[in-house]
Amino acid sequence: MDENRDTFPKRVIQVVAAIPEGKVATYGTIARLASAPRAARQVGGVLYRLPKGTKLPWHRVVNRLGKISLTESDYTGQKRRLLAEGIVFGKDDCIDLQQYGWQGESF
DNA sequence: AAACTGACTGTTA
DNA sequence: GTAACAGCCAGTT
Repeated sequence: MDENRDTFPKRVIQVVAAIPEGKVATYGTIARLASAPRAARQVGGVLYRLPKGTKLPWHRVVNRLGKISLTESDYTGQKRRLLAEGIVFGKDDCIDLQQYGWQGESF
């Protein structure tokens, strides 16, 4: 069967699923780990159309500023999940990537 | 098949 | 220091 080909969404899902709890990754990092270092935007595109009952910790994905890129509604929901994992938000609702930023398993 | 969209990022004004 | 523009690549219509 041929449905196991490495599609971008699948790779993104794998990478996001590998983010350790209590850590966050940026779109750029995920894109890089997904063999598409310039496709940070598409990472968001994939997450945007994630199935409803996904197990994916998509809430651990933030932009390079360490902030949630979502609009107000989803923003609150994601922030709440992150707080539940012990992630601390700074003054400007920004996460300290130096501390929580996940760079991947290799390099 | 072509055109538009977008949960980003880096550079320039 | 903040604001705006362009580049980027894959999904959706």
